[in-house]
Amino acid sequence: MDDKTILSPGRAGPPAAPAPDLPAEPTQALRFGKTRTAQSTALLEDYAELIADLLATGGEARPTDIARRLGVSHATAIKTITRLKREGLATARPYRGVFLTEAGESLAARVKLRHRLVVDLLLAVGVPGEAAEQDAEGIEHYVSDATLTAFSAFLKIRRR
Amino acid sequence: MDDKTILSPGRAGPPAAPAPDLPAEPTQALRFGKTRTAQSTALLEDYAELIADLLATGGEARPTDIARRLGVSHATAIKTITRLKREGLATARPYRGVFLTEAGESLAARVKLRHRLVVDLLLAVGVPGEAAEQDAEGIEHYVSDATLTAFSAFLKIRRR
DNA sequence: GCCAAAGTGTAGCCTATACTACACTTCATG
DNA sequence: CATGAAGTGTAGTATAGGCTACACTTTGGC
Repeated sequence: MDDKTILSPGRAGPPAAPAPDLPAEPTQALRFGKTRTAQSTALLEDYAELIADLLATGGEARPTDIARRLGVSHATAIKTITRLKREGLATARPYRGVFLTEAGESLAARVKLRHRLVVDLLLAVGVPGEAAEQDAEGIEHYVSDATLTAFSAFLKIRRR
Repeated sequence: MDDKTILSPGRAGPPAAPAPDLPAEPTQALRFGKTRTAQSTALLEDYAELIADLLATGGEARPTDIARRLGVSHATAIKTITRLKREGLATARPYRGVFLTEAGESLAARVKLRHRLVVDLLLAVGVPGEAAEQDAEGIEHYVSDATLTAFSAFLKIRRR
C-alpha cells in the first residue's frame, strides 16, 4: 500500500502506476481503479476503529478479542495487526496487546464519525435499523469526502 | 466462490464455514463476514455489467476492451473472464469474444438497476454528480435488498 | 510454586486480484 | 498471399486476506 490516502488528511497524489495499457476511456477506468484501491484500506480502517473501541471500553485490545469481533481466526488478526504496525497505525509487543499510534487514533476517529454519518443517512432515507448497520459496514469505505459532506448537509436540513 | 449469493435470486444458505473460533459477539462478526463475502462477488458483477454494456452497444465484448474500460491489463481481464465462465456467468472461446449466459445476463440486469438506484439516491440527497457516480461504483456492491427497497421507496416519495 | 488452560505467535497453504513478459492467432493491408 | 500489427492467451510473480496446525508464553488456581 504505502499511500497516505486513508481518509482525507495528508492524502497524496495518484496511488499506483496507472496500468500500462489504458489509453482510452480513462473516466470509468479511473473510477474502478479508485474503487479497488479503497478495498485495501477498508480492512485497516475496520481494525483501527475496533481497536480504538476495545481500548476505550475494556482498556485493552488483545488479538483474540479482535479476531472474535471480526469473525476471523486469531492468526489472521495477528497478520493484519502486523500490517497495521507496518503502516504506522499501531504498536504492539509480543503478549502485550495492541495500541494505536497518533495516526491510528486519528484514523479511528474519522472512521467512527464516517460510520455514524452513513448509518444515520441510511436511517434517514428509511432503511431499517439492522440493514442500515449491516450495509454501512461495507458502504462506509467507499464514501468520498464530497459525499460525506452532502450526507451531513442532508441530515442537518432533515433534522430541522 | 461457488455460492449463488450474487444478488437475491437463487440464494443459498451461509456461504462458508463460519470460522473455528467465534463463539461470542456473533452479530458484528457476521456483519464483517458478509461484507468480506460481498467483495469477491463485486468484481464479477462489474464484469457482467460491462460485458452486457459492450454487447449491447458495440455488439461484441473483447478482452482488450474490457481491460481498457476497467483499467487493468488484458491478462487480468482474461483471468477474470475465466472465473466468470467457471461460475457459469459467461461463455467465451479463444479469439472469439465473450458472451453472457442466461445467469450472466440476469445478473447484469440486476446490477445495472441497482447501480441506477444507488446513483439516483445519492443525487437525491445532494451528492454532486461526479462523486455520486464514483462512489456508487463502490457502494453498490454492499447494498442489501432491504436497503434497495428503502431507496426505491424514498425516491418514489421524493419524486412526487 | 506448578501446571494446565488460555492466549499468542509462526509456518505453511490457499484463493483472488493484480502485474509483466512472452508466445501464439487473426486479420488487414500492401 | 505474405507479413506485421493488434489482439489473445499463458506462465510466472507478488500482495492481501483467509485458514489450520503447531509451538511458545502467560497466568490463574490449586
